[in-house]
Amino acid sequence: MDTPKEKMKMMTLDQMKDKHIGEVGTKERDKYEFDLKLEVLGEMIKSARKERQLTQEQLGELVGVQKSQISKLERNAKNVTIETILKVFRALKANIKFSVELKDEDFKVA
Amino acid sequence: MDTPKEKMKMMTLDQMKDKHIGEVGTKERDKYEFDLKLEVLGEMIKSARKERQLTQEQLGELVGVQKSQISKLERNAKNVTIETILKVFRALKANIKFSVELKDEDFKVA
DNA sequence: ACAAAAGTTTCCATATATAGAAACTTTGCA
DNA sequence: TGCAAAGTTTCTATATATGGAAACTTTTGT
Repeated sequence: MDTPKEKMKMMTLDQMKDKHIGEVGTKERDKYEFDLKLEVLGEMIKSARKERQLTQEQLGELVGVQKSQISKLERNAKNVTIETILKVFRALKANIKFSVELKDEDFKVA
Repeated sequence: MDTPKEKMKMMTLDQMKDKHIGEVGTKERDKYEFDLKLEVLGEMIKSARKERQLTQEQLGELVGVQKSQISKLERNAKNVTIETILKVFRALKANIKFSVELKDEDFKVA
């Protein structure tokens, strides 16, 4: 059904290790940047989890919660707290950055 | 990779603080990027508020909360939710972005 | 088609974030 | 100095995020 070479995202753990170990010097591999909105945060978690080849249950184990929590987070069921975000991405061994840019427009106080 | 103009600043907190000491009139497009941590978020709010030349009370009015809430947020009294972050930065007319970078390292599933 | 794995939803309890009000402390400045 | 403005803390109530457990639905492989 699927040819191994075509499905990079389905490679084995060993293949993944090889890939990553071989690129130790490389600074970044997969980087996503997006406007911070409630709706997209869950997508990011899911995306990163997939990249790590984990099921929700496995990620849950790493984070220390049930798979249902992961599902809820990925589906934006709640208004997540920073702590939760940090916990999840830490488990995924991800660096997360936040950038703030003050819009260059005249800003008046009422 | 040359950057034609420095549009993105990667600042430490100290640099950020220095920036605001003695330098009042400088607004216009300012962008800060930082590792997302609980401790730093409050500083960012404060920094952006100062940049906008607002008191906590004024920012509170814009956000729709009391000045004490702003103080709490700036002092990291709580584990903030995304919604709160969004509300505050929206009031400050700031664009906020979030980036996720999977660390390029051996990632093993137990 | 079927079974297993993966993901989702619901129900529920608990912890805690949000928030206002008011008292309190610190800062800046004349 | 002292006063006013700015910022902080405390007390309190309420809303809601976190999380587990289990039932449920969807996806996947054979």
